[in-house]
Amino acid sequence: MENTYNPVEIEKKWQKRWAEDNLYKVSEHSDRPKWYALTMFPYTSGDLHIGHWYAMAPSDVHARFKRMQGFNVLHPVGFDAFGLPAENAAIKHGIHPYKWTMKNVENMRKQLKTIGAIYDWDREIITCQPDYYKWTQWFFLKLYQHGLAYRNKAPVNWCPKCQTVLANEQVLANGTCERCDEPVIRKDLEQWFFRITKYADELMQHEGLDWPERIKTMQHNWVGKSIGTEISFGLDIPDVPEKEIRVFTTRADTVYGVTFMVLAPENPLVAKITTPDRKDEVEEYIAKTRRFTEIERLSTEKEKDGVFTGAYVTNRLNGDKVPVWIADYVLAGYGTGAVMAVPAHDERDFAFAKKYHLPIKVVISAPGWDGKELEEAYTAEGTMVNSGHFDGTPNLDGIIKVSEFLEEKGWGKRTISYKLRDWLISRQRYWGAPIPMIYCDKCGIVPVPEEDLPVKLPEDAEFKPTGESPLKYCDSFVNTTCPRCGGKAKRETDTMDTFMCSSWYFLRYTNAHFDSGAFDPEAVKYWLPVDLYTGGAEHAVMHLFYSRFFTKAMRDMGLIDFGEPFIKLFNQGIVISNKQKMSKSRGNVVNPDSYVSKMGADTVRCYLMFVAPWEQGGDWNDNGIAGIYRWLNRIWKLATEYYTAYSVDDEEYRNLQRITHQTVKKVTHDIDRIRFNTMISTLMEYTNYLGKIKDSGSVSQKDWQEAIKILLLLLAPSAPHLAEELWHKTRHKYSIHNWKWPEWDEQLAQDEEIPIIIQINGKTRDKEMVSASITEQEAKEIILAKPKVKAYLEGKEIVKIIYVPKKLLNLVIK
RNA sequence: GCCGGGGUGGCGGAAUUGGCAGACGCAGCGGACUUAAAAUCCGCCGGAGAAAUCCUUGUGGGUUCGAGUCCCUCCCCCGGCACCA
Repeated sequence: MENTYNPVEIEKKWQKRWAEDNLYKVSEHSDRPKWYALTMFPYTSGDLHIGHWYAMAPSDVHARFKRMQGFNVLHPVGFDAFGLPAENAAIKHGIHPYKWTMKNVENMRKQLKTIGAIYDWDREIITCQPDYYKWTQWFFLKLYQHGLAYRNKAPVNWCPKCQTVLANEQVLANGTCERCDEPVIRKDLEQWFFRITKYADELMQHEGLDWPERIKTMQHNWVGKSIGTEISFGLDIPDVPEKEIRVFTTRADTVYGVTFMVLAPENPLVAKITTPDRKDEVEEYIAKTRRFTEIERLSTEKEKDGVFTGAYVTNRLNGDKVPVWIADYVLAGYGTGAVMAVPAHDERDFAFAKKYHLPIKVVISAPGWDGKELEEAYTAEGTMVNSGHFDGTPNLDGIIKVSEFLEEKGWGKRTISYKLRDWLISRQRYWGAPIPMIYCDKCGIVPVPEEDLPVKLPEDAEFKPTGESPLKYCDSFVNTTCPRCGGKAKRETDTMDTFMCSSWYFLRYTNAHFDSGAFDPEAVKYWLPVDLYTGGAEHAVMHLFYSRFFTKAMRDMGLIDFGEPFIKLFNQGIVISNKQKMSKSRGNVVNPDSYVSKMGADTVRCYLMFVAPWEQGGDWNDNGIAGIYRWLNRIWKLATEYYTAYSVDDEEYRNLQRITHQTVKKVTHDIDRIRFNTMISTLMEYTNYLGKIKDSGSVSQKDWQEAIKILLLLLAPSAPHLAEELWHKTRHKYSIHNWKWPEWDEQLAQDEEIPIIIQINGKTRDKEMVSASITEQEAKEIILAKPKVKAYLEGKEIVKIIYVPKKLLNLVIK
């Protein structure tokens, strides 16, 4: 029989055996410490591509490592199964979204199994199944009951021809609908929101979380907290009931420099205050604004423009009457939807004032300012001038003093503003969890009683090519009875944002079949929070934000006793090919299945880890993966070929022992620190070293076998099938994956001899092997006696000697 | 524009955080085996130089006995945010 590594055969064999033996079945009843290792679950796109492998294989390695280290590890998998592509497939190919999705699940599940991960398939979840989305709906009701869900009007991208809402990514760059090329407009619709802003301050805090700095920064910026002052400007127009316009500013110190005011075009006051002669121009501007998407509107490329409303407000501090303009750069949703403009000290206001010939009044004096007109806005620190009794105050103090003064007078108050907006969860789609609400003419908005959940998606909905929401036109779904009065009523036809499903899935894994609640409180108490969460950085603000919000809301409802779902977060990079992102049009898409069927999953796993640091992502290279395959073949030979101890040598034994302990230490540290690429290269070095031992036969049979055993154990998380097969072939007891991770002895890992670098004036000139226990005095004596060193010292004077123990000796000479 | 991360051989990347730059792998070159090729194994492999030696971590400066690593200037690449009042 030929002795060759046949990965395809052995992988199939062991995967079958592990499944039959329930080797990776997870239980809460364990005396080991728990470890919850979660990977972001995949969307059911239909195919498990290399990006999925890159997310899942290395995280499985880490989870396996933890398992061997004695942890009770939960490393589950499931499917994010609601979403637009399924509905598009329904429209295009006439296949029902459920069928389409479940077919994809089946295919992806089969592909996932080829990875050889420790997934416990009894815990699989699929978010589009009624036993899952029932609880997604239940969470909606909970949030509603606790005042965290509300209904409000919000502007959306609307295609008049398709009669539907479009997501931002469905609007083409030229502002038209991707389906029919009709120009998209902004339209106000009644929508459901979650009050995520209630947790704004807490969401900015990441204390106790081991998260990448950039993700924390992104979340911080997303909340966008700014501390400022709300200032009232007097409004006096006959027949307008409002007698003030309030603005938010962080620069209360510049209030004396206000020369105009700008309202958002959507501000409801605009219609009321516009003078008749300005009406046409103002309305035209508002209409123009609506044609722009938010992205275009907020582009800094776009020149700032606006129109005068004809109205004036009074600056109460100095009695100035200033004109009120509207401009699309002022956002209705931020602050009060109105800003005071101080052109002298704000670049944007400066440009606007220049364009429309509005006055520019300096109120903060730069050191040495000579009273001349400004060439550009002065935004740095200075002293207040032209500011009544505040003149001479340093402007930073002025912010506080002016605010205090305004508060005393009742003309304003200090306040905090956030960029973060409430989470809009309504989607005018079929393929999502229906929002469990009923509209009754008599009783108004009535939540579906918990016992009536789930509100199931109707199977007979029609998918029209126009893209209209199928639920809206499905009479059997829409028409219902009011749970309160029993009269005729209509169901909410919007479904929930799919981010809802992923905001709590990590709880469901702990007991996926629990049917008396969304999650099993006991199991959640045992497993949560997640110890290590890995996935792509693209979810930095959306998914991770929403999950944290859910967790905090649940905590405040008393459902759970922790406020953060994920203790450690790690973002892997992206696999590219030929220095470019993979895409069908470029024809550079790497299909993992074809490599698995040639070289095996173990090779693909190891290659993905070796190619680059995980957080960085790597460039797929066919030659590179061949190198890994060669390496695994070398291991195969090393472990299966006959070893002969020709010339046993004590010193070589000590070397082997030391190198083995050093290898165990390095590999353990590298997996712990998630440095898989150097972990693999350490194993390669060890393999190379063992190859030399095998050639020389310089250690005993027993010591050789011990070294191979350690190699296999260290390899087990990375190449689980190969390690299991070789474990079996070297006559060890099944299964290697239940074996304990090797430990190292710090003493035995110590080098006996170490090189001392010899430098002359900081330049490396030589090195000397010395005993590791050498003293400074001994080292100096040995090194200064070296002829080569003596030659350098010829005719020179030693000014200084720097000795770094066990590292280097630097002679500074003159 | 602002925030974050980077820039090291022909390529992917190492460098215990201030102490031998280039581990490991790929590609390349030379050799062994073979009738031959593939596979496998061995050796070489940043640049200049005959050699001693010198140069080399995007650029320019600085700190230090010593800098890929720390500080400042500038250039470039990637990711995020983008008129936030």
